[in-house]
Amino acid sequence: MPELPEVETFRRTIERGGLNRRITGVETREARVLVTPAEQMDARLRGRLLRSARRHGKHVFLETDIPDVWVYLHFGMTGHPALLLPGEDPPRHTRMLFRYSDGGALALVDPRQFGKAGLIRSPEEFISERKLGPDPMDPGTGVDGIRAALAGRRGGLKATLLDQTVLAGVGNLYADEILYRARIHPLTSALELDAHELGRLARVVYDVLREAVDLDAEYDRYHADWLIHRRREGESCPCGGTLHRIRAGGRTTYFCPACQMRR
DNA sequence: ACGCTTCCCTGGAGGC
DNA sequence: TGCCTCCAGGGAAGCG
Repeated sequence: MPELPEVETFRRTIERGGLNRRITGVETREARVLVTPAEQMDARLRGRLLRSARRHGKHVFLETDIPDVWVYLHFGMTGHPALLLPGEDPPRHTRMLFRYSDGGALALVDPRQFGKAGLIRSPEEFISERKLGPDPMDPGTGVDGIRAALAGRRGGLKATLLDQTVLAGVGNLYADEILYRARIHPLTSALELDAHELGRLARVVYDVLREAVDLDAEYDRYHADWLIHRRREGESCPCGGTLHRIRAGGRTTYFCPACQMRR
């Protein structure tokens, strides 16, 4: 699932191979993913360059060489970018292609079509309009910023962590991972934590995402004690307990009732 | 402010 | 092997 760490690897992929190449056209294969009409997308970007790739939460923003014109990408549940060599066939489920003058392309592949792409004026405006919370990996956020974002929230922490207007970037798997490592029950609210516990949770949010980003979001490389390797009902926790599955924040949630006791 | 449900969509898993 | 149903989940929308 593309959550913050996965989307960061997508950003890097685009940064490494998709920038500063002449775009000869934007080809839309599934208009559903587009927020900006296909003709407008193509007309605006034809002949232009992508200059830089930024990320906020689960969104990637591509700066163009036109002032106040950025591309935004959201990968939904199953999307990812792919850089194609000249002559290479687009993968199955390619929804959109940025064609380059050398014959290569940047493809948006998205089987379930929950992804989105469009033109915006600026990342700042987009973030503000969507009311997205701070990005936990933004140097300007830090552990203190994460703690401040979570403070005072009344809902269960699972739902709070998933709420992109609180923090941008945490999805279902990492929310469970964070609460598991912090040893907090998913239905506990931030209000039930004392200042020390809240600070500790904020630190865990930072650490889990940091480690995942540093390991290029490759699950195989995550430490064996991560919950992500054991997301199955009845699977045992290293503590000897049995993992439970519930629904929290509208999503399937795994946790260890022994490690993460409800208070 | 918050929780809950429904919807969008396809592929994979499981039952028979 | 094939058919069917269910489920996964990010996010938006609607409702209470």
